[in-house]
Amino acid sequence: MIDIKFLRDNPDVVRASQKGRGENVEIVDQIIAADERKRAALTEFETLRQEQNVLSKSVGAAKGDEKTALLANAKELADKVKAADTKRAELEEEAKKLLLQLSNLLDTEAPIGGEEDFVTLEHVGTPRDFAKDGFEPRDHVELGKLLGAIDTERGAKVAGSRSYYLTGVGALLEFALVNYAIQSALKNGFSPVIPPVLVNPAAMEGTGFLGQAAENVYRIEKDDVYLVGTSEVPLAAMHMDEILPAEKLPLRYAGYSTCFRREAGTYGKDTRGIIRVHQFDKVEMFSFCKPEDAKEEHQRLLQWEKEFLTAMEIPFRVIDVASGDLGSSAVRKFDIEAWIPTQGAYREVTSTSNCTEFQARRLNIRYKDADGTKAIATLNGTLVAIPRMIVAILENHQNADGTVNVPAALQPFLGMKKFELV
RNA sequence: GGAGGACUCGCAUAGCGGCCGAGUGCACCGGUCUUGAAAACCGGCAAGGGAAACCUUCGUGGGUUCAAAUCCCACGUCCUCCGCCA
Repeated sequence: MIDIKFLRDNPDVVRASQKGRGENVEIVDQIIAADERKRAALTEFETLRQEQNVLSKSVGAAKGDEKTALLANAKELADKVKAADTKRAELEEEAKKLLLQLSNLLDTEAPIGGEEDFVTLEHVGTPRDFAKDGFEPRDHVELGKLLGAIDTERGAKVAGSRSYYLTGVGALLEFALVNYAIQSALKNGFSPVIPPVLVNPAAMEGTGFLGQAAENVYRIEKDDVYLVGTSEVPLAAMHMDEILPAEKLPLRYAGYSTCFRREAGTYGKDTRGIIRVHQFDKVEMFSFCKPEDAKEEHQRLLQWEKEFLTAMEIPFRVIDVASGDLGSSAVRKFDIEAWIPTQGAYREVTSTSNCTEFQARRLNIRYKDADGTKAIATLNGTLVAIPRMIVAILENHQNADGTVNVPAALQPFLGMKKFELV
């Protein structure tokens, strides 16, 4: 949710942002009109309410005939107050509903355009030349089978498409990745968190996942709860309706959780292997900071993501995601894409978004310093999403015989230097 | 799942349907005193809207009433006991 006062004063800026995202521009004027109606109704209600408060007090003090007369008046006024209050509530609801549909204001530095219009910021590492090594790389499905690490066939049998088992060294690799990730996060000042993955509508709504992204969310109708697609949701909602002291900022959490995604509308996309699955585990970084520090914090999150990929010895590039491809909460988003040899392409493995005060306003999270109480800024970034990282590691570090070398950083966590064939 | 009890300003608590947006203690902030600190004393101290008057918020949502923290209903959360269970 953006600041309604900002919208009143700068409607052009908001219109431009909506346009840049390829979203509804007219809604800005609808919101302004609804806001005016709402405020008029509020003033009317408050005036009547004040009268009623005064009158009610005099009723309490009055006696006899005087009291009877006052009561008649009061009764009439009470009806008016009730009507005005109903109208106020309706108009407030309407204005809020419209405001919630509005996406966050674009960062002026974010590239404008659709999915294809990203800007590549840098390349780190060089894709390996398998021809020079004298063999054709196997894809992660094949390697996973050879190593006894990934079983997609039984995954499909038991749970349907886009499901899989991590077995043997595959399971061990997940533990190693998680442990390494948590250890680096601790070093960087994060508090480790294992959050609930089943959350209520307020948490889902507040983080902005029930808008355009709603079709990708699993809902347990019977109990009115949702399965989260990322621990961003429970981490952001953790401080819902709270006021944080300024001296505790930035507040950084590293959340480890399972993530559930329906992957609706991705038929035929990445059907092979574990690039796109319904369930996976992820270590997510989440920061609460002062709005003026958000840009710097965003760079820090990106830096930590880069360090992780570098430690995994995987070539990658960093892209500045274009306006039309940002989530509704983000003002700017950087993706890291790892080189996937068998696809001859860079594929997204992590992503970091600056949501400024957008989520915090929806979740009613503020911070307090000497100047008063203000909305806080929230940012999130993937430290490691397990399946995609497994894909990148297996494919990039494979040998001609199908064995896979373990990156040095993970060796202490795995107790082995190489994944052998089973 | 069943039976009881509770939910008030950071924490703890007071609160006869009107004098309660709400007292007290602790914590916190400012001041006096002190070489400094502690203690003592004085003042401040929930949030939102509004230029202000003022309005809203006593778990949430409804209802009764001229008037609700206070009465009624539903839901939520927590606690105790019973049952079941990883």
